[in-house]
Amino acid sequence: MAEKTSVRAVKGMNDVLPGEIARWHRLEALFRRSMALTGYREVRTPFVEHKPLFVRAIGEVTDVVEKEMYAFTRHHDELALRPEGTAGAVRAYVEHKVANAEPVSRWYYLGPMFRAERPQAGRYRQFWQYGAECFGDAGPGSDAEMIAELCAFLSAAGVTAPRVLLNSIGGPGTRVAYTEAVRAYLEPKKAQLSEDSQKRLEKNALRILDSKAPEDHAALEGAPTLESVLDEADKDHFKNLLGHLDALGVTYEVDPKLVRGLDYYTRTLFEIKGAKEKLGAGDTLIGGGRYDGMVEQLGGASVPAIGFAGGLERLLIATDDGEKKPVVSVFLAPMGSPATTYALVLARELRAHGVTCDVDTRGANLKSMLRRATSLEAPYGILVGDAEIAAGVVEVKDLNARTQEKIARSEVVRVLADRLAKGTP
RNA sequence: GUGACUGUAGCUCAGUCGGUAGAGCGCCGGAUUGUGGAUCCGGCUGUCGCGGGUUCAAUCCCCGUCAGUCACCCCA
Repeated sequence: MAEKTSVRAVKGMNDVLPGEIARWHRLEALFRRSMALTGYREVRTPFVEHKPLFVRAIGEVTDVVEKEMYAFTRHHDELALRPEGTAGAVRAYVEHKVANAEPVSRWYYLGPMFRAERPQAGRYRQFWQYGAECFGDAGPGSDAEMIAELCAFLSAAGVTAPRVLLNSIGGPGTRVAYTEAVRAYLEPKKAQLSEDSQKRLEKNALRILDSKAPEDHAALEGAPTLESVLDEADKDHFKNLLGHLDALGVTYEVDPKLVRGLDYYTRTLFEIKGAKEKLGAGDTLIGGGRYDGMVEQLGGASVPAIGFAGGLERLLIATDDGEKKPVVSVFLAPMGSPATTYALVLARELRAHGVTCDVDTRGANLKSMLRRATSLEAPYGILVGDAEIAAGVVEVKDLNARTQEKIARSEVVRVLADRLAKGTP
C-alpha cells in the first residue's frame, strides 16, 4: 500500500498525456498569438517566491494566503509555491526597475500555479494560468482593450457565449470605506445572515455581497451601494470604460455585487464566465482588474496597472476538440534488418528537410506496421524491402487515397518534401 | 477545510440476494510468406482501490483508509 501510493501523482495534480496535448498546444498558441497582436511579451518568473511577497500582494486575510498556499521553510527562508502570477510579475517589474526604462510595459505569462484546495471540476491543486499585466497606463482605454481582446481570444478558442461581468470598486480608500459601510449596515442584522457570512462580517464584509445564500440577499436589501461611495474620478473612469466597450461592440453586464477575493484590486474589476453546464461551480474562465496601488506597495514607483488571469484547464473544458493532427507526415515500414538500416538513413534525410517521420524498427510484419501508420494518421507511408533496395526505389503509399507508386530512392526526399510543402494532405 | 456519492480488464460499464467475474471498445494474431482503417475467426489482460472485521467462505455485508466525482467555502 505504501509502495502503491508513492507512485501516484499528488492529489489534485494531473498528468497531461500525449494524446491530449494537442488541445493544450492549440490554446497556448492562440493565447500567445492574441498577446502578440496586442504588443504583449512573455515574462517568466520563478514558481517559488518568498512567502511574504504573496502575503503583502494578495492580502493577509484572503483565503488564498490563509489556507491555500503551499508554504515551506528552506534553511531560514520562508518560501511558497506561487498561487497566482501577478505578485511575481510585479516583484520582477519592481526589482528590475523597469519603470525607469519604459513608460508602459505589457507582459504576459503562462505556467502552473499552486493552491491547496479540494479538487473539483476545473479546479486543481496545480493548474495552469495564462495571464497578463499592463503597467504604466491608468486610462480606462487599457481596461477596455484588455477586455475586448480577451473576448476575441475566447471566441477564437471556441468558447460559446461568454459573459463579461464588470464592476468598479474605486480607489484603495474607497474600498476600505465601503467595506466599513457594508459592515456597519449589516451588523444589526447579523442574526439574519448565513453562518458563513457571520464570519465574513468580521473578516471581510465585502465578500457578503456575492454570497450565494438567499438569506444574505434578503439582508442586503437597502444596503449602501458602491456607487454612493465612488468619487468623481472613479465614476468617470468607469463611464469611459463602458463607452469604449460599447464602441468595441463588447457586450457586458455591470454587476455592482462583483467583488472578488484578492485584496489588491482598485477601480475596474471584471470576470468572464463560461457555460455552467460544462464547468459547474467553477464557471469563471477569467478574472481580472486594476491594481493601481500594488507596484508602490511592493516598493516600486507609483505605477498604475491592470491584469487578468485565466485557468487553462477550465478553458479546455469550455472548448471542443480541434481537428486531429497527424503525429508524423511519413511513416517508414522496413521489412527486414537491411531495410531497417536503409530506412533509418532515409528518415534522417527526410528530417533534415523538415519532414516529420517515424520509422517502425520493431521488426514486425507489414500488416501491423501499417496499422500503426493508420493510428498515427500519417498521410504517407514508405515501404522498403530487399527487392526495393536492389532496384534503387522505394514504395510510397498515399495512405488516405490508398494508392501506391515506386519512386527512385534518389528522388524520394525531394518529392515528399515538395508534396507536403504544398499541403496536399 | 465541510458534506454527499462513487471505486470491477488499457477505456466505458454489467454482475454475483456472500461460493474468487463478464460485455462492448481497444490491443494482439489469423483469414491475405510483403500491404492499413470495413468484415469474419481466434486470443490476451484483472491482486473486483487498499487494510482490517464478520463468516466455513467476502468483489458483494461492516469499519477504516486512499483515490475520484459533485456541492459548499473560495477561486482560474
